[in-house]
Formats: sequence, C-alpha cells, structure tokens
Amino acid sequence: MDYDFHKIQDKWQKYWDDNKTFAASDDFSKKKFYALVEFPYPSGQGLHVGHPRSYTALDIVARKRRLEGYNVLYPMGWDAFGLPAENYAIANHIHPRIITEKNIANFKRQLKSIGFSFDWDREVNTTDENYYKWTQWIFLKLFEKGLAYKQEMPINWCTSCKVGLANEEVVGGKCERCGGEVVQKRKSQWMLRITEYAQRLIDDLKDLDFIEKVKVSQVNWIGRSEGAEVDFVLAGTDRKITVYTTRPDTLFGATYMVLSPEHPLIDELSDKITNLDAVREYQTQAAKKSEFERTEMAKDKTGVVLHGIKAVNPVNGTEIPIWISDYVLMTYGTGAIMAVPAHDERDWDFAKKFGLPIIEVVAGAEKDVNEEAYTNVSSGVMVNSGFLTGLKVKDAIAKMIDYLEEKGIGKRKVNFKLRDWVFSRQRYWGEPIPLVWCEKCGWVPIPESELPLTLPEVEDFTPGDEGESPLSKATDWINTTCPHCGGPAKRETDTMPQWAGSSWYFLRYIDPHNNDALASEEKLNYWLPVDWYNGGMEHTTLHLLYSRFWHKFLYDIGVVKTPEPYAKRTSHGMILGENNEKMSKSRGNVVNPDDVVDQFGADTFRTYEMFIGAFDQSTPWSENGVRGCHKFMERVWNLQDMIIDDEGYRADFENAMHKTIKKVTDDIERMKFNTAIAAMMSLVNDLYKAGGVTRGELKTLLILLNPTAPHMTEEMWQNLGFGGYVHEAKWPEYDEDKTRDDEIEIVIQINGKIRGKLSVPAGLDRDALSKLALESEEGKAAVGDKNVVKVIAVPDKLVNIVVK
RNA sequence: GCUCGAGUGGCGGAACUGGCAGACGCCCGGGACUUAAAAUCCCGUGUCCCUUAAAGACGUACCGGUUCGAUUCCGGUCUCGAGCACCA
Repeated sequence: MDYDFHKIQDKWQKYWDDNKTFAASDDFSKKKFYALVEFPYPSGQGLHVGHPRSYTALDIVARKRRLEGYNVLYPMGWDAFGLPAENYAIANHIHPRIITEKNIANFKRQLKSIGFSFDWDREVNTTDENYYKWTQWIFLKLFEKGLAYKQEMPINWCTSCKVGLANEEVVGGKCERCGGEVVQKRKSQWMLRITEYAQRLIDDLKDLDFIEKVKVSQVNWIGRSEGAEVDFVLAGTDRKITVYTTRPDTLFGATYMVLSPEHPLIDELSDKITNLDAVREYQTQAAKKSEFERTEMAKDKTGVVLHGIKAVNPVNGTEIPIWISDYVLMTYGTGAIMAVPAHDERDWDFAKKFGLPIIEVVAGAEKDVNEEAYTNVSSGVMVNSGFLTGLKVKDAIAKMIDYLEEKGIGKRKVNFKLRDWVFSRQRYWGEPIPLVWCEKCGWVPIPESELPLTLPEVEDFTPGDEGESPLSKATDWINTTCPHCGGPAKRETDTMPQWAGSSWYFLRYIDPHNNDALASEEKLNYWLPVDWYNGGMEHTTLHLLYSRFWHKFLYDIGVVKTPEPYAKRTSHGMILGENNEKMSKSRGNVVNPDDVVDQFGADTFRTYEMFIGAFDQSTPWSENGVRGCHKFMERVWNLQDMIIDDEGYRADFENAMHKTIKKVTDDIERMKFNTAIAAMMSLVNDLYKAGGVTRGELKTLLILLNPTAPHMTEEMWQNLGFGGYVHEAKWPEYDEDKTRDDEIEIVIQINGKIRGKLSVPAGLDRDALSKLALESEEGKAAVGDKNVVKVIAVPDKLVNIVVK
C-alpha cells in the first residue's frame, strides 16, 4: 500500500474538524488537563518552523493525556495588536485590521495543516472587541484599586520621524526605521504598580514547577536587595538628604555623596549653589543623552561638584562634598548615594577621576584600596570604623542598622530593581484606555456598561507632531461627557501595550463566548491553574511576569481562586538554519513549514521537529534529518503488510514492548521527545529484523506513535480494523517486571579497565556476582597470577577486580 | 563586568541517582533486488597501529583532584550561546 500522506492528512484533518474531536468538555466531573502554548503574533511572514516546536510538544502531551482519560483543554488564539501591522498601515494607508485578518487566516491555515489538536471553538483574538472589552475591564479594576496611575516618564523619541519608539525599535541608539537620532523625551504615561507585587512575585515562585532558569531570571529581574536608608544632614541647616545603601557597614568610609542629575533637591537648593551654571549645564547634557549613550559611556565617569553646600556624615561628623553624576539613577533607591570608594567599584572609579579621598574601612583585601576597590562581603573585617571596628561585615551591617534606627537617622529598607510597568503607547493599534479627563473631576473611568470602548475609525495612522497617539485626530471620539459630573470631557488617546491582551488570554480560553464576565466562576474554578505552559525564554521577564502580576491582582479581587496562573512552565530551544545561524530572510536560510508539509507531510514534519535534538536546546535544521524521519514513517506504514498470524505480543517481543511503552511514556513527560522517538525507531528496526509484526504489537505501537504522528496512525488503525479510532484508544500500560531482562551481560573490569563480559541471571547479589566473576573463564584469564586485593560488585552492572 | 546554559565521532544528538561512551538518525562505504538507476531491504562505520581482522592503545574543550571506577562529582582555565547591564 502506498503511503499517500496528502490524502491521509486531508481526510483526518477534515474528520477531526467536522466531529470536533478535540473540543474540551465542561463536564466538571472529569479530571482536567489544561495545556497551553504561547499564542503567536500573526506576522506577515507566516509561521516560522520554531512555532511548531512548542506547539507539537504540547500537542503530544495533550493527545497523550486524552488517551489517558483526561478532559483536555488545548487552545489557540492570536496576539494580534502590535507594531508591524500598524507600521504597515502607516506605509500603505490600509487599516491594520485588514492586514491582521489576512495574516490570521494564513496562520490558521498553516496550523491546521500540521494537525494540531487545538479546540478551535475557543479561538481568541486580542483585537476582537468582545475580547478587549475584558482587557479594558481589568484595567478599570486596576485603576479602581489605585494600581494604575499617570506619571511623567522618559520615552524613546526619534527626532526625525517625530515618533515615540518602543525599546525594540531602537537599535544602537538610532531609529530602526529611518536611522535618525533617538533621544529621551518626557511624556505623561499610564503606569501599573507591578512593584506592589514584587515580593509576592518572588515568594510564590517557590512552589511552582518552573524550570530553574526561568525562576532565576525572574528573581534577578525583580532584583530584590536589602539595605538601609540613611539621612545625611546638609551642613549648617536641618535639611536632609536620604540615601539608600546595601552596605551601611561602610558608612565610616563615605567620603562624598552623589545625587542623580534629576534629583529635585538641586532645584530646591539652587540659591545656595554657587556654581549653578555648571550644574545646569551638566543637567542639560545628561538629559540630552539617550539611554544608549548613558550606558555606553558607563566606564567613563562624569560629574560636577556642588559648590556652596556640604553634607555631614552622620556617624563621624565629617563634612563631605556633594556631587551630581549620571551614574546615579533617579529611578532606583532615593536617587542619591553615599560614596564609599574603597569598597565600591563605581565610587572608586569616580574618586580616582576626581581625586577624592579613599578610606579603607574593611580590611582583608589582597591589594591596597588605592589600587582597587575591595567589595568582598564574606571575608572582610571592619577597620577605621569606630564602634564597628573588629566586626565581620555581616555583623557590622546588622549593628549599624540597629544604631541608625536607635538614633533616628536611618532605617532598614528593601529595594527592587523592578520598576512600574509603563502601560501607555502613543499608537493606534491597541486597546483604548477606558478613561476620560474632566477638568473638574480629573481622570474618570467610563462605566462598565459602556465597555468595550471600541477603537474609532481614522484615516491617518501616523502619530502627531509631538508624538501624540493617532487617536488624538479622532476629535468626534475624543470629545465626550464626564460620566461623573456630566460636563465636557476628553477621552484618553493613548492605547495599551501589546502585553495587555496577552496578560490574561489563558483565562478567556476557559469561557471565550461569555458576555457577562471574562469567564464564569465555575469554569475558572474547574480549569485553573494551567497545568503545563510552554513558551520561549524571551518571554520570561515580560509576558510571564506581567501575566503572573495580573493573575495575582485578579486573585486579590476574587475573580480567580488560584494565586498563580501556571503550575508548570517549560521552555523550548531555538531552531536555527542549516548553517547554524539564526533563520532570517537576509541570510537566506529560512525554512517554510508549508514546504515541508507539502513535500513530506504533517506527520514527518511533526516527528522531525521533535527528533531534531534536545527540546530545550537550540539546534540547526537539517533536510536530511527530515528525510530520515520520513523513512521512519514509511517503515511504520509498511508494517501493515508485514502482519504475522498472532494476536498479542510474541514471547520474544514481550520484553521489548514493555520497555518501549515505559520509555515513551516517561520520555514524553520529561520532554525527551527525541529519545522517545528513537525508542520507537529501535522497536521498528527489531520488528523488521524479526520479519513481521503481530496485530497486538502493532496496535500498541500505533497508540504510542499517535500523539507524534496522528494522521498516519488513525489511517492504519482504521485499515487494520482495530475498531473505533486510535484517538479514543487507551494509552498502553507496562508491567515493570516485564521491562527487566532475565539474563544480563555484566562487565568484568580489572583495575577499572574492561577485560571481559559475562552473562549472568538478573538480580544476583554482590557476593554471588563476585564469586561467579572470579570463577568464570573471563575472570580467571583477566586476573592471571596477580593478587586480588579487592572485588567491587555492582548488581546487574559489573564486577571490578582490583589486583596488584 | 554579572547571571544562566553549553562544549561528546564527519554532522544532529544518546548515556535515569558515578558503572560497557557514541543509543537513534544523517552522511559515507559495501552487498541483495534491478537490464540499469532510484526506492527498498541487509551489513559496516570514533581515532591510532594495520592489507584486513584479532589484540592493544587513545578518546567526552583544556589542566589538576576525589574514587576500585569520572562525560557525570570538586577546584582552576579556555571557547561559544542567551539574558542583564552604573540597581549603590
């Protein structure tokens, strides 16, 4: 029989579609399994071969769970707001919706051609107004609870396009589109207080089954640090400057202070500063620098000292100078630091450049502190530090904080690197922010009954000259009345970032057509949490963190009952081009999934995607590898014509069958898809060597292979008349005893080198094994006339004879 | 600079808690079938020594250590990849 994969996959894809084979049921009595993959941005390039790596992996898990009797939810949708569609709209004067719809249709066709078992009735689209109605609803709740607020923030501004840019549009300090200069411009932006959740976002990771590197990067990104805030008094006044430090132990070594150039104190004290011109000049220069320049110039410290004022070191009364420098960031801590050049590299660089004193307060360094800063916390001992002298650093930190709190000049303080989420975009293609500005009432939310607040139709998608959102041109839409006082009001013209819609989409899949709530309570309680979520490492610190934050918020207001959205998170590696470089048009190494499916079929494509290499590692594409998998498909297909007359497992295949079931079962759970497939290949090789297969053996093989190659296994199941459909079969079980061999070949080593092999019954204990080995021909030959010093026997593995 | 990951045949990769390194696939070589080729099936395939085989030696980035035994554990070095990057 010919393996006509086109015919086979068309037939079964149609069957699954028509019969809604993979629809999740809302029968709450069943045990559930919620498998989730990151929904794609439907780009104009279509599906990349990287997408199906993740989708096939969880498709295999989902299909296996169904065979194990679970009620499985495995959904798909579209993260469809975003920049490329908007840029395309600007360039071609076409509404972004049109291009988005076209791209979605293409993506959907491609996904269907690969045979994923998605429940297409639950498809969601973030740009659908019935979807973003609930994105807006969540925003209103955040606003209501004080977690959304407006603040002036610097944005990336292209001086040539006159448009605000996302960070990913700034390449090497230039505008990605026109190459123009990018500077920082201050704009009033909506912000979300994710920092309120910082501690919980760290703490709750503990109980989650996330791969370790995801946990580590989230913790690092949130960047918790413990230290103290300390007040320094301005000499001759009672005005204080508060600094944040993680090393209060080094306070005796603080020889100067540094304020960020944006620090408000500079304005306050302007009448006291005698070199105000130089200070103003430095502030202007710093403001002009882009984020890029500020970090690029990192090594070369700059700064200006404030003449006319001094600060007093609170522990020793020394008057120290105050500087401003852009190495101190206004956005972290208090925007001011105490500088301890002996024990901080940055302060050391700065002190060296400007000739400031360096005082050692922690001893134990290999080099003199005038040569290099000594920053080791674990092994130093305090010197030149008054009441701290002689203490270890750790103890000195504790004692200093106690002292500061006692004297009322400082306190213990925890800081986070994580900053609040800039939630505004001056863009058209995003969810409108459902607030209006009223001169009398301030920012007022629109009533829930008016949701969704839909995007107005506009002619022109280009931003305004000052970087306003394109929505600012929709004057009819903007001018409205205040829901609170009824007076005239204007709508917010900023839209939400792409991260908004993806922060809660997994909830909408649970009940996608609900018009009264984002999802019904009952269904949320049944399906949550997501049991297994797979996605890229690039989403670890943004999407994954944002969605955990929103979920925790929804938990706090009682919408969901689980404090965390995802029980388990795994991550796939990248698929590279054949030349081991990242796939890209310019490198000419892009593989189009359509071509592979067309030439070799969906089953081969899926199998190869899983066989390509270790799932979590990046690995190059290989067309020869695809051919190898295709050959495997054909070899399995041809087993239909090799049936030998026997129903169950043949005696000499019993062991192999049970071993294969165990291997495939375990390996799928561990995401070792490549070795699961290798095990099935080995079994097939053995069947060929044996000259045929029994119906019982083939039946088991078809079920094991079904999650990976669903089309072919359905067809064969039907051809062979096994009854019903393979997707309704029961996942095979193995008997642990039958996976073991009766006879085992053990290795005989002399002094750790292999000198022979011996076949022995399985399960022999150490003594019996040693005896057998020493008495065996192989053993005697190996020992020869040397003295046996020691014998190490490992049951079922080896005997190592140590001789002299 | 910091954090994380990785380095194994010609190539992609196996090796669960230290126990036969190289499963499985690709490439390559040989054979069967065929008028022939393709496809298919079977066999071989880490390196060195060698006509071949046996036997032996070497071999998991590099140097050292622990151990009867190390791809696996420990210390150090190098290379590559990803992310973060003046966070006081």
